[in-house]
Amino acid sequence: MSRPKEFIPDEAIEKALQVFWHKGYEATSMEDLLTAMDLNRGSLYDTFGDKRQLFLKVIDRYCHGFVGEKFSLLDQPGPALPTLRLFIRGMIEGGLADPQRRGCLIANTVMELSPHEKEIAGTLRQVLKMAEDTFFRVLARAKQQGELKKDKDPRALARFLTTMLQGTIVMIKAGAPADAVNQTAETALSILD
Amino acid sequence: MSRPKEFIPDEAIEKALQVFWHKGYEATSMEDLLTAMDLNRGSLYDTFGDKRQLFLKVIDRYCHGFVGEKFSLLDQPGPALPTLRLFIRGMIEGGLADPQRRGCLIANTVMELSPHEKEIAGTLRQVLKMAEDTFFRVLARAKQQGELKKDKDPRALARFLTTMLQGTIVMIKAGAPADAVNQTAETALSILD
DNA sequence: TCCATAGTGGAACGATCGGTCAAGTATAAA
DNA sequence: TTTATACTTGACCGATCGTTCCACTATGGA
Repeated sequence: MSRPKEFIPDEAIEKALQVFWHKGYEATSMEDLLTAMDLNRGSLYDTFGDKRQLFLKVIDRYCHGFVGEKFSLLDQPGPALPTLRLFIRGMIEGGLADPQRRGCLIANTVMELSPHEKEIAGTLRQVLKMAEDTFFRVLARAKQQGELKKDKDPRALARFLTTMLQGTIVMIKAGAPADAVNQTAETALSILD
Repeated sequence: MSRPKEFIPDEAIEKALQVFWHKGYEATSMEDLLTAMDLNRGSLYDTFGDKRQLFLKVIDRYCHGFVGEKFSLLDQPGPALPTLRLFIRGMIEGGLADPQRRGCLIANTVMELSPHEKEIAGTLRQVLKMAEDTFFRVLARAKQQGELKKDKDPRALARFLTTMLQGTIVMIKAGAPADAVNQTAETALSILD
């Protein structure tokens, strides 16, 4: 072994995540990252590779940490539909509570990079599919448990909720009033009745 | 008078629109614009100002031309709800038909610039409000004409449709399969029944 | 025909971009 | 204590960014 790092890679990634989340990929400069992560160029390039590789690590962290953690709540046994409603409301409440209205890093990145970055686009598509599939499981369970009417289509509803969530993020970033966003969420959720 | 322009400003703006729509604001360089618009630096700066001013003109053109034109169809007399359904399906069909999946310039710009460009953000918020208000008018008319059930709330539904459209744009840019997007649109429209 | 006007074309600006590199330094193992 | 290893630091790279500026050219009116 040799001289140990003076920073904790995980914490540095987290700092980078905050910057990318706030400013987007292109608008974030290496200078921004160096400042926020509080390390020097050499350390950054040696440890994380170039800007693009760092961003991939950030995306990975965001998906597995931030998002995956919350979505895993949906797969727990118990009443399905109330949990789903709480989840949706919680996500939106969280988005509205952010004073910077940064929205969701996944949606932000889809909009900024998907047309030109096929690899990243593929990753993001998988994440959105994962979200849809999680919604599908909880809806199928709700149907099985008699919480959801028999004529409802879990797959269609799962897709609907995924799309709805993305739309809400756009509206939040556009600066829509909180009460309008909440009303829209309730309107969307009414489709589960 | 003096020497006339060798280009048509309106056509040049249209070319710039295509580039910004495809690549976004930051990722579009003046070089890209000069090439696409087929004019030289001097002419561009003299006629349209700097990059930001040009972008504002592009946004304006997109809103009044592209979007305003289509939304104006909703205010015509006659059956309201079928027209609204056709409109929504048409918008989504159009988005799916674009091989580049560029989505909507307004949504793209909201996601890229809203947090940092307050002036542009304000403009875009107005445009989204205009969309919501147009949906509201057609829904209120539908209710008045007995096409929409009495217990439906036109304002809530208008907001819902606006949000839904934005979400669909995200999914289209994310590369979602056409049939999934269409199914989601039908699920969303079923809320009008 | 001549001139004022304005468009054209391209060189050049400073700033910033992402990325590289080598010299210096601190650490753990031998 | 020595040595191999790898982190730190900051100067520096070429490329590209948006923008300015000026010599040149073409046009319509006097």
